[in-house]
Amino acid sequence: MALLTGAPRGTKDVIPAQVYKWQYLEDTLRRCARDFGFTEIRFPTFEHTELFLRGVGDTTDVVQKEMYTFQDKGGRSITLRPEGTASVVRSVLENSLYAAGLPLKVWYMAPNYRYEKPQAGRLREHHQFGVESLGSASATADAEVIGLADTFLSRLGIQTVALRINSIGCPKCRPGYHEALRAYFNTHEEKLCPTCHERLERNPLRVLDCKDEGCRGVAKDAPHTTDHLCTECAEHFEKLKSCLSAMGIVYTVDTRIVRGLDYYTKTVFEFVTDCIGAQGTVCGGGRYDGLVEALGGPSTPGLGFGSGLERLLMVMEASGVEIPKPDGCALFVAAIGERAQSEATLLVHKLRRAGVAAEQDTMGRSLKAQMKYADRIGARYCAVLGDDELDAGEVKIKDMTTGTAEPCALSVEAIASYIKQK
RNA sequence: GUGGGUAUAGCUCAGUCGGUUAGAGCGCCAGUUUGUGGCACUGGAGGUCGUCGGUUCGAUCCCGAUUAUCCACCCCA
Repeated sequence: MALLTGAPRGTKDVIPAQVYKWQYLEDTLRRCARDFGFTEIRFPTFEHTELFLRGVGDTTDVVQKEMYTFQDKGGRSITLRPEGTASVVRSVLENSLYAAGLPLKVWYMAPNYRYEKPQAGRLREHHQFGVESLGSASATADAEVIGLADTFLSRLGIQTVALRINSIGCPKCRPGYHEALRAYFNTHEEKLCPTCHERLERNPLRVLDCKDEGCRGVAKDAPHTTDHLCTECAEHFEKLKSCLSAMGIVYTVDTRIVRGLDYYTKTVFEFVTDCIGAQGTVCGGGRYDGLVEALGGPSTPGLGFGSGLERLLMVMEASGVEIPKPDGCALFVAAIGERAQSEATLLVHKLRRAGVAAEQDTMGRSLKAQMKYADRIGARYCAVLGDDELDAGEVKIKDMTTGTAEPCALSVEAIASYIKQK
C-alpha cells in the first residue's frame, strides 16, 4: 500500500486498541491530583516565543536548539510549548489567579513539543502530567508535591522507580558553589572528556552527571552542592528530608542531580527507573522561587513537576502492570432475514438510547459469521432475531461466557432490564 | 547535532551462496449441508522485498545515496 505520508518523525498515534491504557492512566492521575487538592488548568498549545526565552532560560538546550518556533501570519514569533510550567505561570499572572488566595495548586495534562532526535522514551511530541504549587516557600509544600508524585506512581502499580532529591541552592549561594566546582574541575581539567570542557563553561553542575570514566573519577571527590548552601537553603533541605521521612517516602540524596531548565532553585528531584532504556526519568521537577518574578509577576515562590505519560506507560508495560479493559458491547443482536434485519436495527437503536451498549451486523454476514464477530468484539450477551422470534415475541439471550441462553420478551424494556440487572 | 543497528504480507519474522510463479506463524475473509461464537480442519485475499541510482545477461539479495525506524551520546518527561 502506497501511503501518501507517514506521521511526522517523533510522533505517535494512539490506536483504538490501545486507548484504554491512556484513559486509565489519565483517570488515575486526575483522581490523584484531586485528592491532593489540585485543580485543573488548561492553556494554549502555543505561546509567544518570548515566554520561553525568559521562563525556561535562553541558555538551555531546550530553548537553544529544540523549540518549534515559527512566525505566524501576523508576524509574531510563536513557539509550540516545550514544557508546561512557563505557560501555567503566564496564565496565573494574566488571570490574576493568585488574588483568590494562596497557595494556588493546579495540574495540567498536555502535549509538549521539542525538536529532538527520537529514541526510546523520547519523542518530538510527548504528553506530560504536571502540577504547580504557587505561593508557599515552605518545605512542606515541596513534600506535598513530591508526595503527590509518589502516590500516583504507587497507585499506577509502578514499583521500579526510585526518588532522588537534591538542593541546588538559590541565587545567593549558587555562585559560590559554581566557583568552588570550577576551581576543583580546573585542577583536574586534563582528565575530563571534551564535552565536559564545554560544560565547565556553561553549567559546571553537568560535569557531575557525566558517564565518562575519567569524569566520574574526578566527579567522585568534587565538592557537593549541599556543602555550599546558605543557611536558608540548608534549613529548607533539612526540613524537606524530615518531612519525607515522616511521610514514609523513601528517597536518596543525589548531589549529581541537575536539571536542564534555568528556573530551578533549592529543591530538585527525579523519579527514575532503569527498565525503559536510557531515558529513565519518569517524573522530574523542583522549586522555582524566582520564576514568577522573572515573568513580570509579584515575587512568589513555587514548585512543580512534569511527568511523561509515554514513559509512565512504558514503565507500566515493562513491569507487567495489568491495566483493566473497559466493558465493550453488552448485547449483540444477530439477525436472520430482511424482516429481522430491519427489526434488529430498530431494536439496537432503542437499546442504545436506553443506555445499553448494543451492536448489530452491518456487513451482511451469515448468522455464523455474525456470532463469530460478536465473539471477537467481546459481546457479553447475544440475541438471535429471526422470523420465529418475531412471531413468538420472544428472544433467547445467550451468555457468551457460559454459552447458556435464557428467554426474554421481545421488547426494548424487557431486554434492557434483563441486560442491566446482570 | 554525533555514532551504531535495521528496512520482505495488517503483525512477528524466515529466505534467495544474484536466476522462472518470494514463504511461515498469527490476524482477516469464506467454507466444513439447512438458524448459533470460542476448538479443529480446508480454502482465499493480501507484498512494485522502503525509495532512487550503480554493477550485472539478470538485483529483493552486491555497492552507493536517500528516507524512515530502533538504540546510544547530548538533553529531558
